[in-house]
Amino acid sequence: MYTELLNHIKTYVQLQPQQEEVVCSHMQFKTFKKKQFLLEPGKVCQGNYFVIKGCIRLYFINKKLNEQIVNFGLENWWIADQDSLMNQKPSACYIQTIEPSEVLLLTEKERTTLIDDVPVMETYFRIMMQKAYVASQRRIGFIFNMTDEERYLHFNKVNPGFMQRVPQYMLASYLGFTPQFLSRLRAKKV
Amino acid sequence: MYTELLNHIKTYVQLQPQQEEVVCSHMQFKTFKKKQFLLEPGKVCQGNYFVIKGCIRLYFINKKLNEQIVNFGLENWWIADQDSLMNQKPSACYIQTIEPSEVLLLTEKERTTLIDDVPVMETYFRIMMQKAYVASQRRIGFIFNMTDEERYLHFNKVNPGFMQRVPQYMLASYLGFTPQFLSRLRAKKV
DNA sequence: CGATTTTTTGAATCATATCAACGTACGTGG
DNA sequence: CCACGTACGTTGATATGATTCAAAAAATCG
Repeated sequence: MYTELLNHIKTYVQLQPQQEEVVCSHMQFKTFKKKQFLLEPGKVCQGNYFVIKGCIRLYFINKKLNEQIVNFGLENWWIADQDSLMNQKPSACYIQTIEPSEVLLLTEKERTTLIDDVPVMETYFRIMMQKAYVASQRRIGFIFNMTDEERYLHFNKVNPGFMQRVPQYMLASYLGFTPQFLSRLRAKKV
Repeated sequence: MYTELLNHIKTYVQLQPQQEEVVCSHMQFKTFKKKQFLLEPGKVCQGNYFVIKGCIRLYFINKKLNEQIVNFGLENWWIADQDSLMNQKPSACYIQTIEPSEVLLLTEKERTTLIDDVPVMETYFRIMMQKAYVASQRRIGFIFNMTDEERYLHFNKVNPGFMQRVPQYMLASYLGFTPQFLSRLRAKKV
């Protein structure tokens, strides 16, 4: 029984006690060392990863040959390349641990059978997608309507302590500017 | 019976003939003149709008008091302020027609009863959310990894004829730069 | 401890914004 | 159906925020 996952699900939908076991039976528990890859370009994303412990990043290599971070995954978040997953096509992305991590893998196949067994899980996944969509719409709003400095300050306010967990250059990449620029921002503020 | 909507649904999930009527019975057909508002800031978004005919924009007023377009809605797209809808909170956005438009409104209440009546619709909405999420993730990728010029050229390649349908300043807003800059880009290319 | 990774700093450069003024088109009421 | 007013598009000059390149400094890891 994976209580972190079940608690997360139960904040969005109701689950009967006997369904809890069914849900967990579709999951694969996995551990990864620091900097290990859960997905590499060219492969189809295996499924959705629920982070129990640790910190993970989803990124790709852009035209200028720099890493571009798409998303982070922390405790109680799902992370996956939805594009690869939904269309069952080879990914262009890496998913890699930043810290040693424990995750639950729900493969696409298991997700289907899980929904057959526990139909309310379709609602849960719909809500997860909706939340992810709203979050990325907000992120687009931030990108267009804040300077890089404002976006950095806002991110730090909303995610205090995150800076301590990931290297600065990764945060810079996620926020969409250069590590040098982030360094200058920090210098200004001390 | 709204064939445009039913065809759209049936490209993603299976629908029994008798379910088709049920689906349509939850929809409200509405027509709007050019520049009419479907949603204004301070009000909770009524529901999801399926565009049968016309062109609609979702935008908000940013700090610099400019309009910032979040999304467009064209034929066979859904458009809504998901943030307002999901959290039943007052919207910060306008939804406004760009052309005279015909839409189907599915209120949040009706969406719930529709799913009770036709459970497969939950899957359909999950897929819609997933597609919207993937699209906005891709958009973030474009913003970070293309110059404004590249993004404009790419948009025009992927959406030919769109420029003829909306004023230039709206496209500039959606792409995240100024109308002046778009004007200069166009001047260069002739 | 040395090797590698990450962060900092400086100078030059570039892409895009801003402000302001002028052209053009279009739809609306007379 | 024409004229006027408003909305939209263009252009030039200047300003600015962020990048790039290069190199040194600091932190982390085996």
